[in-house]
Amino acid sequence: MANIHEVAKRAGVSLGTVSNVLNHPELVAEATRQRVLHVIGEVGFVRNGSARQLRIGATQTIGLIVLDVANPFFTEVAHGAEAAASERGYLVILCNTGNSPDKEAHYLDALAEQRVAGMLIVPTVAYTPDSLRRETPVVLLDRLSKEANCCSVSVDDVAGGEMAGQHLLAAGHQRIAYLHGPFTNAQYIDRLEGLRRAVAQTGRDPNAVIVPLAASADNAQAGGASVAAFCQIPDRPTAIFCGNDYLAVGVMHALAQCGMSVPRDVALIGYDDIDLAAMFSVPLSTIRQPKYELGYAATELLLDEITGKDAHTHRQIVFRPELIVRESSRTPV
Amino acid sequence: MANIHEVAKRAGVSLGTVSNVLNHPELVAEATRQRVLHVIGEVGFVRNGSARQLRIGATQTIGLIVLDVANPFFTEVAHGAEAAASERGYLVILCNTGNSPDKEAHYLDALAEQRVAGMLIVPTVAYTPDSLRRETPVVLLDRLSKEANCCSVSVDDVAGGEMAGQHLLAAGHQRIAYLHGPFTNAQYIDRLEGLRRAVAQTGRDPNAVIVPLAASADNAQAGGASVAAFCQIPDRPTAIFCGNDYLAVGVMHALAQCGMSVPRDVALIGYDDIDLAAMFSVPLSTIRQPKYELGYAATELLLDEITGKDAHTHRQIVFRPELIVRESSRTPV
DNA sequence: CTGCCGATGTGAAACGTTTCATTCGCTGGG
DNA sequence: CCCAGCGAATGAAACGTTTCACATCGGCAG
Repeated sequence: MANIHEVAKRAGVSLGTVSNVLNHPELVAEATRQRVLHVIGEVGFVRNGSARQLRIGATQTIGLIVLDVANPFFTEVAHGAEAAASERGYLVILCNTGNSPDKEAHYLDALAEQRVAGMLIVPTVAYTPDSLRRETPVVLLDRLSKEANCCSVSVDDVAGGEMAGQHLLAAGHQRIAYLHGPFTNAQYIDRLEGLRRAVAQTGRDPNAVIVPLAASADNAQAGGASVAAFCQIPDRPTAIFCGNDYLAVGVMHALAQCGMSVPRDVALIGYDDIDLAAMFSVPLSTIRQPKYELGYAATELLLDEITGKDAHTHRQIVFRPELIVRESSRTPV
Repeated sequence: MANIHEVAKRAGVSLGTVSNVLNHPELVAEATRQRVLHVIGEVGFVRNGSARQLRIGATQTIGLIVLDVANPFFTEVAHGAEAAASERGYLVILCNTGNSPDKEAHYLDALAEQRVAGMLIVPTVAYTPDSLRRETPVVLLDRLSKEANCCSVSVDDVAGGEMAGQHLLAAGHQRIAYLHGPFTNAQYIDRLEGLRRAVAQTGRDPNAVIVPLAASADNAQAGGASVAAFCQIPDRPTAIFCGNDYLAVGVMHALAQCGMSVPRDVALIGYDDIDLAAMFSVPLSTIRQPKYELGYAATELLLDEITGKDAHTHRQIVFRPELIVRESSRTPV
């Protein structure tokens, strides 16, 4: 493949001129510019990114580390991140940890070696910001940076849990089951905390009102499987708050199979607002998270830090979730 | 950040030795190796990928160009691709074209400049394999390479359409609506072709049996919107074959709102088998595509081509879809 | 004692850019 | 007629690796 020397030779100009045509066209006379451009097209010259990056000392690439690419939540996040990066001419390296700290560590190393301009990280349990001694700018995604030693973009999960709780309590439910995925995801803990607050606000004892129910994983199958446990709770709750929509979908399906009707027998509310949530026969109430915006905002923050090194101060963006009431939790008439 | 010179100096060895510790440890004496390794840890040396790639003349990175990251189908493909790449130590650059040929062209250029080792491409309409004059190995994803001038991994959409058609015809449906997204996606054309074949096999005239119905986009909303048109078809079909599950979900929802029951009034079958398809109140029949496998196989093919340049012959892997019959298309009892 | 070998280590060259201090060639003002 | 000044082009140096031809050294066979 042709390099810049070849182009220079064929166009009868020097190295520097070709480089200027590429990077500072205003410095080179129109005629020369055209000639060089023509030769470039002719020999199919494509600038070598590695050489450029080596010389420049920086890349136009950011890393995105997520827990599960197949999960619609992260998918939307990735979508937003890719869009924001693309608008500014950056490429995104996609890294999927599947919640494994080992893979996370591996990717952290690989990205550092690639000299990515920055990283967007949805951290696993193991991730400690001490990894931040690395000089690469990092934005924490979907996780609040408590130490504020880096930017972060997250959604207020406590507020979301509280909204869901207030909604159900207002409808008159006396006991509420909280179905959550593994507590290694801080999100599930925060949402429960919000729920507890909502209960406390009514002057009741959260421990008496809330029945926690753990699913083995955070997918629809596990959600469905936990309905059996739900049915056996003495003094069965009349409402279920599911820690995410996937769980809720499984629950709804399993409830129907048990002959229980939503919302007549059990009210149901999910979390996330995946785009199919509205499409169920009994449309699912849920707490909406701004997924795309999460990824988009995080990337903008990251790129600001990357480009404006000087005057950058770390910011914590916390989105407010939104209560979406649909059929599944409407008080039966 | 420390470089290899710094490490060499501190460890009291030469450049080459440090490099050997990194790349050919067997060539350096144990004691020296340990000393160098120790210094590396001490100064936090991280090898500069750009310099390495420049010297080597190759990267450990592949590009993945898809039409829509937010679509669960591509998401699964990306998941498979990332997994296969990661297993072999490659990183994946995620590129989302949103079906825009311009963005596609842009990414093709950007990836070429990055000197990716290879590309996985789900092409837009505009993509012509002439772009393949580029020397980078390419594997076509979800699209058969007719000219066979590169590898490809796809699913037999004609067969899938045929399966869906045979299934509906066997249930006794005399007229079938085919709801498809934009025909710029070759998939929709192939699936229709399969459906026509299935009809022809029964000795009937495809044009008399099949009523094509175009949705404005391939998402649930557009699917729902087209139900109005469906209802106005004279001599209304008793079955709908949706070109993908998203459309089907919208259709199912809209039908319910019109007071029509699935499958009693209308039988419904989708395409893709997104993982929520089984979870609807009326579980959706569909044609399953091996999505993860698609991405995984494509990446393996690509990496084989990348690493085994010599003895590589282009292969066309065509997966066979699978008919999944659930409630939505069962003959009412 | 000599010569040779293998194991180990060395450092210059090369990869393809970008940058920047210089040089070149003109023009117009004095 | 000279020279300051300007637009345009030049090309050497530097970025941080890997490679490879070569040097060094101790030991061992002859």
